[in-house]
This record gives sequence, C-alpha cells and structure tokens, in this order.
Amino acid sequence: MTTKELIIEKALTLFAENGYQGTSVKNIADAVGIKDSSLYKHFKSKKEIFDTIVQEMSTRMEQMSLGYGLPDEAGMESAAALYGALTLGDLLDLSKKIFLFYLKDEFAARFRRMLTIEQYRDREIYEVYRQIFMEAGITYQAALFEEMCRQGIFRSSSPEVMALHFYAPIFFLLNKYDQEPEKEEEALNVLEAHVREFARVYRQNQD
Amino acid sequence: MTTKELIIEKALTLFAENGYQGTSVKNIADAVGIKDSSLYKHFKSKKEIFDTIVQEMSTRMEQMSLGYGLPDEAGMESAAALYGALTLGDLLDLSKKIFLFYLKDEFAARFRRMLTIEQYRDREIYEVYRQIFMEAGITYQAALFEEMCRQGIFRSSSPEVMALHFYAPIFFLLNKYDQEPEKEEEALNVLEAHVREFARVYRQNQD
DNA sequence: GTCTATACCTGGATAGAC
DNA sequence: GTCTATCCAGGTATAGAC
Repeated sequence: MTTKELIIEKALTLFAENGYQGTSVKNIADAVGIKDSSLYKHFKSKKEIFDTIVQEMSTRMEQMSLGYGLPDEAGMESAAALYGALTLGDLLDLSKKIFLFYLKDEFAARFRRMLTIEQYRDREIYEVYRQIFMEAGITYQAALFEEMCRQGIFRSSSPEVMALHFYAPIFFLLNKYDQEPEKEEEALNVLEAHVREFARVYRQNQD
Repeated sequence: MTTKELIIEKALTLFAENGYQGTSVKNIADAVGIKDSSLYKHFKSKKEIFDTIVQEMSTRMEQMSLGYGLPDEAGMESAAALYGALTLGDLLDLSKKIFLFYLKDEFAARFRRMLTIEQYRDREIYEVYRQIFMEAGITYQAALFEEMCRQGIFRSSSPEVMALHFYAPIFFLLNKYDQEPEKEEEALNVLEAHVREFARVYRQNQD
C-alpha cells in the first residue's frame, strides 16, 4: 500500500470515529507513521484528503454492491425471476449478506459513519449520503418488487411502499446495532423476523 | 429567558448545525450577544454546556412525547382501545403529528441532529440517542400493538416485528427528509402511504 | 455578570535541509 | 518524500477591572 493510500485508509478510520473537525492532520500523520508536514507532499490540504475519500469510496461502494450480488437495472427482469425462485431461506441469507455488508464491510461501515457525522456540515456530503443510503436501496428494490409483482411472484401493491417496508427496517437496524458488535446475533434475529414477516405478507406462494 | 438558558438555546442550534467540535465557545457567545469570557461565569467549560444540553433535553423530550398524546404504559389498555376506535384518518393524523414532532419541533429536531452527529464520539451520547430514538418508540409501540392484538383490533402477529414495521419507516423518512424542508409535503405523502399499507395489512376491520 | 487582556495550546500549512 | 523549524490563526480558559 502506498503512503497516499495509507493516508486515505487511516483518515477514513479517524473521520468515522471523531468526525472531520475532531481529527487533526497530526492525528492522521501519527496513524500513518510520518510527520504532519510530510503529509502535504501527498495532499495539498486536509480538505483534499476528505474530498478524495468521498470520491473514491463512492465509486468503491458502487462496485462492491454490484459484486455482492445486486444486479443492475438492465438485469432487473432476470433478477426478479431469480429472486422469485429463491426459497425463504435463500431470501434470508441474501438480506443478511446485504445487512452485514453495510454493517461490517471495512470500507462501507466506516464510510457510512463518516457521512452520518458530516451530513449536516456540508450540503454536498448530504447529497452523497442521501444518494447511497436513502435513494439507491429504495429505488433498486422498488424496481425489483414492481417486476416481481408483474410476474406474479408478489401480491400487487405499491412497489415504492413495499421497498420502504423492506429497506427501512434494515436501515433502522443498521443504525441501532452499529455500535454493538457483541449484539450482532440479536440484530440478525430481528432482521430474520422482519424478512419472514415481509415474505409472509407479500409472497404469493409461501414456502 | 435568563442568560444561562439563552446559552443552552444558542449552543444547541450551533451544535446541531456544526457539531460540538465545529462550534467554538466564541460562536456561542456571539450568538448570545456576550463575550466568550463572560460565558465562563455560567458554565465552567464548553463540555459542561454540552452535558447540560443532553441532560435537560432528555427530560424535556420525555415530557413532550407524553404531552403529544403518547400515553404511558399504565394507560396502555385504554390507549389500545382508543387507537382501535380511531378511523384510518385519525390514525394518519396521529402518525403525522408524531413524525412532524421529531422532524420540526424546535427542541426535538435540533436535539436529534446533535445526537446524530455526536453519537460516535462518545459512548454516553450514543446510549442517549439509542434510548430516545431507537428503543423508546419500538418498546412503546410493541406494547401497544400487543394490547391491540389481544383486543382483536389487529391481526395477531409478533408485536416487536409489527412495531419495527411501523416505526422504522418513520425513522427512515425522518433521516431522509431532515434537510429538505421544501419536500415536507412529499414526505407526508410517503408517510401516509406507509400508514395506509400498514393498516391494510394488520387491521381486522378496514374502514 | 460583563468587559479587556492575556496565557497557553493546538491546528493547518509552508520553507528549506537532507 | 521525509524531516525540523517556524508561522500564524484560532481555540479554551483564567485574571482582574468595572
């Protein structure tokens, strides 16, 4: 890992814990193992470090969520068929995988915390936070549920409301259990109960 | 309003906008209209101002949520009967009132933002945030739904999961529309769709 | 209880030797 | 690309006059 990458890495951790203003350039330099002045050979300001993180992590999040089995809009139709063919058990595994990605993935979790802290300070940060953690999930799932209703896998209902009912509890549990790693099992149990209930309410063929 | 109260008042606004570390003692003093040094006649440190806010707002939040028509546990049985007698329209009005309280009430909204920003910096802050915005709503509603199921107003289901399904979307919408006052109508429409769907799924007698 | 003045420190950032 | 040295602005907090 280059020094520049190491700076990004350590800065993200510190920003996620103490916020932008709560983290000094010296804190970052110490974590990296260099003097604070040396840091300015890699970035021209503290702000540039922060902006670089937001840029880079945004794209990395996109790639990762794709890699984690979330198909893109083009593949929505086949995705819907795929999800419909899933057993309840498969559906549970999938929702857990997504939940744990946002909760524990080394980049996703720190990035989410950093944006949560900084969203009120800067409008641009807020837009990124909103886009990734509010809009993206709902939009994708609404499209997916719409297709699944069309195919008769789900009972017809408003896809947007269904997406809200599916995603909001995940978002809530993410916030609730964020700082309690020892209660991960409890979190997963609640998540499972949520998905079971969701499936009970909306799936045409119970399994 | 005494100077001490005014300091709390202005500090809360600034902490909610810029965070604890993003707010200087001089910022607070300027907002109050005194010199920063004078402020130390009322509080012995910046930290003491913050702690006082957390203390005072916590109790004020309790009182207010009671005042806003959320009955205590002792009155749960009559509350359940009361909610059951409500028309769908009344249920919608009530959920909107609660949503708007957390979104716009002059104390609740600022307090929520402040805790959201500061939750990762200090374990105690996190506990307060968690208690007020995660546990309280779910616990109360789970007890209420349990009673309503017992009385046959709601279809029997896990009260905890029902509470999660009811409250999580409110929590999500609160976060989503927090910084977009111009989209309040949109937020209320989504909230309404959510409550309608919730009622459709769980209420025994549709109206 | 408010002011001015000041002490003391830490923060971000630059210059220049190696 | 790292270091030491330094600058300057701004932060928290105290002392003492009014």
